[in-house]
Amino acid sequence: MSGDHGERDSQVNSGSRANDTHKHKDKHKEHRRKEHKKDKERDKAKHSNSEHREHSEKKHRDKEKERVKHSDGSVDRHREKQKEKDKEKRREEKVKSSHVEGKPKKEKENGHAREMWNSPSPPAIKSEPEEDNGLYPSPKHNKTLKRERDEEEFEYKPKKIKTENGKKAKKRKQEYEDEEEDIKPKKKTKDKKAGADGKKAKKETEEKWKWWEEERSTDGSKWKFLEHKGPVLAPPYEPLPGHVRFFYDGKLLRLSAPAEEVATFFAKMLDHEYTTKEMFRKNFYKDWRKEMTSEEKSKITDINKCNFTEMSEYFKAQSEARKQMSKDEKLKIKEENERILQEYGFCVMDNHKERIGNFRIEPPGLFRGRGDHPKMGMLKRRIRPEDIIINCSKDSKHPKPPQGTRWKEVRHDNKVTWLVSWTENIQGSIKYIMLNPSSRIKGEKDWQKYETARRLKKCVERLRAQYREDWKSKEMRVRQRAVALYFIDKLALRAGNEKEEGETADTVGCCSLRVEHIKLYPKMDDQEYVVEFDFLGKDSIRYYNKMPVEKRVFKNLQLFLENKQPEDDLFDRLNTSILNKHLQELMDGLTAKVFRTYNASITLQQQLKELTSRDIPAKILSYNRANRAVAILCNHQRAAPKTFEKSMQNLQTKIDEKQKQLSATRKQLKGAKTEHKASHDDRSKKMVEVKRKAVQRIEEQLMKLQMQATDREENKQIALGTSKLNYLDPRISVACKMLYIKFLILSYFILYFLRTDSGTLQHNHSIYFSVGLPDQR
DNA sequence: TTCCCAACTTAGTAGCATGTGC
DNA sequence: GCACATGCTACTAAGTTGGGAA
Repeated sequence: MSGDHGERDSQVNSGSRANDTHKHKDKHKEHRRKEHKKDKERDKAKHSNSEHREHSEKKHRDKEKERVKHSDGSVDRHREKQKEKDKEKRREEKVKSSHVEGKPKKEKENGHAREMWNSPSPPAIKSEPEEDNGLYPSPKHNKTLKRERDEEEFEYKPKKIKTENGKKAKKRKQEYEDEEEDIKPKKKTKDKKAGADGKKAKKETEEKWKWWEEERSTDGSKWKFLEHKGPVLAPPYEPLPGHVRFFYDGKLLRLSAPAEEVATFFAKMLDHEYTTKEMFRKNFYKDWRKEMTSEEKSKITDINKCNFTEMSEYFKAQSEARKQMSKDEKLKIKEENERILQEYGFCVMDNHKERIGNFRIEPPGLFRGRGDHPKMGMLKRRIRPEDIIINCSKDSKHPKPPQGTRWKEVRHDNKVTWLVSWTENIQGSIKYIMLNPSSRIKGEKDWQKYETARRLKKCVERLRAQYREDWKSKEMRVRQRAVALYFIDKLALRAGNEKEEGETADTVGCCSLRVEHIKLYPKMDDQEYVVEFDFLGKDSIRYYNKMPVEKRVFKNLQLFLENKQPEDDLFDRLNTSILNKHLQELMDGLTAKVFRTYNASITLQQQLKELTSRDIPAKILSYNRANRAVAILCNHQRAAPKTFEKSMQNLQTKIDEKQKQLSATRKQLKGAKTEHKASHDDRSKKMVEVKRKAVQRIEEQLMKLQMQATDREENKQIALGTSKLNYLDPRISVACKMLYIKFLILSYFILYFLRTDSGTLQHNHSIYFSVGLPDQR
C-alpha cells in the first residue's frame, strides 16, 4: 500500500476541498503562528493601546484624513448617482409590474466571480427593490398574509389531535404529490388510482396539524410532554468467517475479536482515498493498537505490512450479494426496517406523534474528518447504553435500556429539544438525537429564521449606511468590524469562529481571516481596488473570489495588513462574539448568519423575477439557475459526480441522434409539401400535416434534451440542495408561482380578447400549472 | 471580559430507492 | 426484466450562537 500521497490528486479545481495546490502551513509555521498569536493576544490584553499601534493608527488616521479630503466628494457624487439609479430602477419596476423580460444573469465560468459582484462600476451594495411584489414581503405585510390565511381556513378545527404513523407519513407524501399532480397536467394517465387517492389526500390534508396557527410557549420550554422508545444501538460485531484471513508481512495472522473489528473498519474503506493518507493511517494504527492483545501488539509493528485485501474483498462480495438478493429477501429487509422505524422512529411530543430525525446511535468506525483533519482515521468507539443520556417527560413511559445495561442518565429537561445524547470520543463533543425537519419544533425554528431575515430586509439599508459610516471611524476596532460586516453582507461569508489549533482542519470564516488569505490589487485588468480571497472555509471547501471593493474598504484593508505577517489575523480586533453583540444592538435577533439567509433569499427572489420562460424545460432551467445563483453566493460546492462525464456523453449522443432525426423529418416534410403542391389531394395534405407535427414534436424533444445538457453542465460542481434546504424561504418560490398564475390569468384575458389561437392558450395554461414547486422538505 | 461548552443549524457525501429506456 | 442513471435520504462532520462559569 502506498503511503501518504493519495490526497494529492482528486479534488476539483477552484471549487475543491483542500488540496495540495492550496498552500498550507507546515508545522513549524503553524507553531510560530500559534506563538505569535498568543503573544499578540497577551499584548492586546495588557496594552490594548500599545504605543506601536497608537503610532501606526495615528499615522494611518492622518493619512486617511488626507485621503478623505480628496475622496469624499467623489464618494458623495457616487452616492447621488447611485440614488438616482435606484430611483430609476424602482420606477422601471413599477412600470414593468410583475413581468420582467430577459434571461437570468449567467454566472461566470469559475463559479465564484459572480457578475453581480463584478460589474465594472459596482453599486457597492446590492440594491433590493423597495416593493415586495408579494415575493418576499416585508414584515408589515406578514400580518395581512396571516389574517388572509386565517380567513380562508376558518373551517379548520385546530383542537383535533392527530398522530401520524410511518405509513401515513409516506401516504401523506404521496398525497402531497397527488395534490401537486392535480394542478399538473396528467402525465401518467396509467395511474388512474391517483385520482381517487387524491380525494382522500385532500381530506387527510385538512387534518394536518397546523402548529403554526397555535400559540407558542413564552417561558422557553420546548415541550410539555415527551415520550419515546430511546435510540437504536449499533448491532454487535459479528466476527468474520474463517475463510476471510488477515496477513501480516505475508504471514497469516488470526486477530482477536476487538482487533479484528477495528481492522474491518479499515478494510471497508480500503478503496477510499482516505486510507492512502498518512495522517489517516497513522491515527488508525495508533488506535488500532489500543485494541490489540499484547501478542498482537508485539507482532504487528508496521501498518504497511498489513494486508487487509481478503477482508475488503469479503465486504465487497457481501455488498454485491445484497444487490443480487431476490425480491422477497429485499422485501423482508424492507419490512424489518419499517418495523424498526415504526417502533423507534417516532415520539409523542405534546399529544402529537412526531418523526425522529436520527434515531440510530452512530455505529463505531473510523473518523472521517474533512480536509486535512488532524484526527482523521481515529477510532470512533462503540456507544454503549452507559454512555447515553435519555431526555423525556417525568410522566412518560421511559425507554428501557437493553437487558443487563443501564442508561448513563434519564433527564427531564424541557428547555431543550433533544431526546437522546452522548459524548463522542474524537473531539469530546456531544451528539444528539433530535426530531425530523418536518416536526413542529424544527418547523417553528425555520419559520423564525426566515422571519428574522425578513426583519433584516426592513432595516438592511440603515445597517449598510451605518457600516459604511464606520469605515471612517477613528477606532480601529470599529473599522475592522465595519469591513468584516461588509464582507459578510456582500460575499455571504460565514462569521468565522476561532478554532482550537491541532483539533480540526485549518479553516476560516470572515472574522478569522488571516493576512495570507487576501491579496490586494490597486488595479487589476480594467477594475480598481480588487481584493482576491483565497481560503478554506467550512468543510475545507476552497473559497476563491476576486472582488472590486470601494476605495475606502481597500484603504482600510491596506491599513489592517500593515506590519503583519501572513499568518496574522486580518481582523485582529474582532471576533464573532464582538460582531454579533454589535449586530444585536442594531437589530434584535440579528447575527452574522442572518445575512446569509437574507442575501440568499433575496437573490433567489430577484432571479426568479426574471424567470419568464414559457415552456417547461426552460422554466426548470431558469429555476435551477436562480437556485444556482444562490448556491454560488453561498459557495455551496460538490465534487463532480463520478458518472458525470459518462452521463454527459450519453446525453450528447441522444442530442446528436435527435438532430439527425430532425433533419430527416424536415426533409420528409419538404418532400410531402412538394408532393401536395403537385397533387393537391387529401392524402398528400394529410401527410404534410403528419410530418409537420412530427417536426414540431422532435423540435420540442431536442430542446428538452439541450436544456437538460445545459442544466447538467452548469450544475456540475455546484450543490443546490443545501441552499434549497437551509437558506431559501419556501414562500418565495410559492409566491413566485402565484405571481405567475396571476400573470397567466391576465394573459388569458389578453389573449382571449385578441382572439388568439385557443390551442396555444391551452398549451401555455397547462405549462403554467405544471411548474412544480421545488422539492422543499 | 473571556473562555468554554451545550445546543442547535448547516454542510457534503455515500449509498440506496426509484425511474427510465431498451 | 434488466441495466443504468438519477434523485433522495440518512448520516455525521463542521459550523454558529448564546449563556453561564471563572
